[in-house]
Amino acid sequence: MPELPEVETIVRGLARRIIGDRIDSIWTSGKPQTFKSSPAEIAAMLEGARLAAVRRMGKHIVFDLAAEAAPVLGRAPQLAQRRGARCGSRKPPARLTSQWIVHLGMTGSLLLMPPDADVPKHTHLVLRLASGRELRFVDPRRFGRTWVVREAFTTPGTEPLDVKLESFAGLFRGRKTPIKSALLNQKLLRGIGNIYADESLFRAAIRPRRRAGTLTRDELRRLYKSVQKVLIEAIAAGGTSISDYVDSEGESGLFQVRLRVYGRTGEPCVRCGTCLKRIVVAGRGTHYCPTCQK
DNA sequence: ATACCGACCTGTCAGC
DNA sequence: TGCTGACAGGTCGGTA
Repeated sequence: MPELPEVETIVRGLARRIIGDRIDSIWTSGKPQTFKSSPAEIAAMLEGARLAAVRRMGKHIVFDLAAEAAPVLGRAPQLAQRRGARCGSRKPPARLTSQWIVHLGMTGSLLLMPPDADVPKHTHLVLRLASGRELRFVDPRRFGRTWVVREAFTTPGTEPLDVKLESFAGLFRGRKTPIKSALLNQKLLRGIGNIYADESLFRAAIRPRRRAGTLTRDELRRLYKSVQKVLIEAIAAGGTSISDYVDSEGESGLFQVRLRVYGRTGEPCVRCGTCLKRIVVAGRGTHYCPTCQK
């Protein structure tokens, strides 16, 4: 379901609600495709671990797991203990990094619920927390994935909200692929998906099929500004709410982002009134204004 | 190396 | 009412 702004919204919601909580036990569905680590491995890493931090990396959700501390519910990780350990010995105690990774795919959601709440169809992973709540990973279409790692997780690609204009422009130099495909390529920029690719190209007045390497300096600058503006606005609005989007409490996004081209095939362009078109680029439905976008 | 395309899944909706 | 086909926010692996 989610692109960068939706994942960011979910992560912020989770950070407020579950950091410091401990995982008492877990349950996994029998669907092997969903799990990139074996359910046994996931259970071994998660059960008894404390959720120390959660952050977004592209469209991935990354949870830091802390194995050693006794949980203090609803509080931040205990800094005093760590400080003590650092002073006590020159070398900090060797501690394996362990992280729990979730990618929501097209239709995945993470729901924090009371344990007596109905367990929806297509629930694949349930974490029973010491606070008495459950964190559930639900994903009807099963394009989502979850797994655990022992080293610091990382992905290729640059965060579109951190990248500088020069690096941004460099990503597209010499590429013959359509600019829309390049925007969707997570090895270049991580986090942009179909909706925000279309919206960014509309605001930058660039046709989705333009070869990436043919964009002028000015077009690259416009695209850079548009991408960041679109993402920032969407995050401020709490993500775009389409059919099955829900945040970590199961609420629909309250503030629907006003989309200007995505899903508006046949409607008049907000800028010039021309009938918006739908084509297929990189196998994805692509929406644009044939007059405004060159 | 790069780029396209089908495959992976289930659900929903339009049209007949 | 019920069937069929198109389409859906993503990624991967095979092929050209």
